[in-house]
Amino acid sequence: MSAHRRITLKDLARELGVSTATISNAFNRPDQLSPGLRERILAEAKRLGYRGPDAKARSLRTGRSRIIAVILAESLTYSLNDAVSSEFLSGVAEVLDSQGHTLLLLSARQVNCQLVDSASMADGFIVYGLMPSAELFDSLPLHAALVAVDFNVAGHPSIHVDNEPSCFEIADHALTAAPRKRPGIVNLRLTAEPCNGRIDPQYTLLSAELTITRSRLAGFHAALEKHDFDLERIPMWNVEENTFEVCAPVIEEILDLPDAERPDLLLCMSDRIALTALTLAEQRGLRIPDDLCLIGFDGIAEGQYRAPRLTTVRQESSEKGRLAARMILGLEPSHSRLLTTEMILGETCP
Amino acid sequence: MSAHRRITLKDLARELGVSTATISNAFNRPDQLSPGLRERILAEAKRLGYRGPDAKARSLRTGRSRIIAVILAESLTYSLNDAVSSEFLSGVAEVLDSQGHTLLLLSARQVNCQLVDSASMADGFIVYGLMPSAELFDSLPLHAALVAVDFNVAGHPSIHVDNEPSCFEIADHALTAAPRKRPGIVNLRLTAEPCNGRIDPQYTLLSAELTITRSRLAGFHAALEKHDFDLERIPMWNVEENTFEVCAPVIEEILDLPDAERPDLLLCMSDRIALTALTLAEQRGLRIPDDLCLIGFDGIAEGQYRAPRLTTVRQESSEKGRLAARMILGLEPSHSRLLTTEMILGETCP
DNA sequence: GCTGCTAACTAAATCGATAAAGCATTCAAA
DNA sequence: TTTGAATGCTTTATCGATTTAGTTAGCAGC
Repeated sequence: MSAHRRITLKDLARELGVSTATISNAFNRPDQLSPGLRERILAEAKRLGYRGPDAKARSLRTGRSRIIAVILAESLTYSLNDAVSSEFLSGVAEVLDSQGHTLLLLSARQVNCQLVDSASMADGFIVYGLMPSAELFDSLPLHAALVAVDFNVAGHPSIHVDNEPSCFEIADHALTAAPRKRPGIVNLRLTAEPCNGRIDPQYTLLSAELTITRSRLAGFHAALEKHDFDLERIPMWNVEENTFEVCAPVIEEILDLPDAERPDLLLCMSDRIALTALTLAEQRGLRIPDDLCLIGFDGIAEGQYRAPRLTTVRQESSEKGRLAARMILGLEPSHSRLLTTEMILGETCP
Repeated sequence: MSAHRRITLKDLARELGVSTATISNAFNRPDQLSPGLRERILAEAKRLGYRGPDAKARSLRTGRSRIIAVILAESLTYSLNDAVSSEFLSGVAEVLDSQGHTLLLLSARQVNCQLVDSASMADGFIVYGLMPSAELFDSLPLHAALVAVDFNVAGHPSIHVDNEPSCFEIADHALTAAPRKRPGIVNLRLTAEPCNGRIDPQYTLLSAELTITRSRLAGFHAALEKHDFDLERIPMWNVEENTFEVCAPVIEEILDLPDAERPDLLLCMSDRIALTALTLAEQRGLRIPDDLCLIGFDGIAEGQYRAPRLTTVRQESSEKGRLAARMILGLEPSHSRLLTTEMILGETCP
């Protein structure tokens, strides 16, 4: 009869002849009942196969679920495979774990009602690198605990990396170390509109919607201007997604240019782009950094294991994740932060 | 007064003078009420800032949360950064997404009561590569939907890769193509006990507890025996974790051996191990594959982008994830499966 | 012997929904 | 005109806990 009904607090209470409140206390506040009774309760629970208070019911009653949702701008597939975002996630996970919380992964790409649905179970939201679009936030619980990473959400704290100064610094280094004649820029996605391949330099900074790419580009531009380059004449390319597969054709396009037009310095917005360029340039027999000088951004492990080591800006992605998690859990004052970076001088632009 | 109380179905019902059931239907079963009323309800909901039925309450009532938990053997930090497991996860995520479910990530490492806690909210569990330890399963809801990946759980379906035949095949290829005098094996973790560095060949197969490494080793052994090697004389090393950092010292130890003892063929249980060996061997000026022949396992992207391309066995990690997710959602008959692999002949052992 | 206090429990309200059963209407068919 | 079914809502029980406000008993202090 009670063969496959689940066992509840109530069953335990009835069985032992005590109230449900006492059972609840046995699990949550040991000091509220006598040790002897508590032991009897736990023993009986074990005997009946009761696994402790049901999480769904508890979360309804207490209003808390011990779940923190991370909402990612890109698809989960991309985010889990990308070195930067998975490092970020692992930082988040590390802190949540240690605090007895769990991680719910969501992508803003799944902008259907389902997003709202399960997500609203979470106690807090860490939102990673979204376009500042109102839509999503309408669907989140009002006044929810929320930390924005790599962009801003009005009324909530955010975490940023000082992209602009670090891009300025590394581009300045590249242009100073061994003066280059033909610098080029390879951007990550600048706008909501997808765009892959060469783009007109005129439109770029004006139209850049993403905080992160906008500021990196601004840093590159500042350095180029310092070295008397005409921004309008700097060739520029976009990659829509930070993967080898998507970067490769764009890089090929660049490398296909006649020698006189081909950039001898590529300012890349990510290590993935720079590494793709490195791989493909080497395959063509170009000498790095003599024929082509490369700088990246992120400081991912892959760029530092291989030879030549990538010249890049290291950002602490996992620390960024840890910080976001600590903020959302209230272990850290929740005011906006700016994380610093570190320039890594590898061999692709010594 | 109602300034910061959250709005509920009830409020909406009172405001509109209808029953809560009707409001609930307006959100869940549009066919159960007149279109006109439904519109009025949705409009009022919008006006009051009601974001739809609360997920916590709904999940208690319906018994379902639309959350699927993935329980990983290794730490989340490791799993998110490792190419194989993150590919697996992205496969899972892809299917869950498309079915309106969300992904809760847990590590078996956090074996405290908290695991039980939030996890019990999930509708199903995908358990990835655990040691077959009873402990964990005690804490999961009895008779829960569960799919085991890369190992077995009594009474539940599992997904396996045909490790043994593929390891036999590739090792056989390596030994046949250009006969080698001194093969060596580098294992992933074989037992619950951590162990890094050289190990005694005697103990290995007997003591291997992990399904996955046990079967890979069995494949290697079979091939070596076929080629008349004495298994007891095949040098063997273990790496505790599949990361460059952990592999590197073990590989250095191998490469430090005097020329006459240094293996000229390394059968590695993972691409990460093989790639670490490749990187470090090249740094020492060893010629690949002439001085050292390398085979890996997994077929991760990184091994195929670089030159020389890794000779390896490709397993479809993301397909494995997709399959697990489809099984747990009941989109696929839930009986155990064996996934096939594909041998990739790269240049590290042509 | 009375008061006051603490320790150890219980009763009952509540969290925010869903779902089965029931009650009026309306409309088509007999 | 009667019957039956469909439509559109409402009533009410329930999901499985937590929590506040008691209640009772035991004991110390005066």
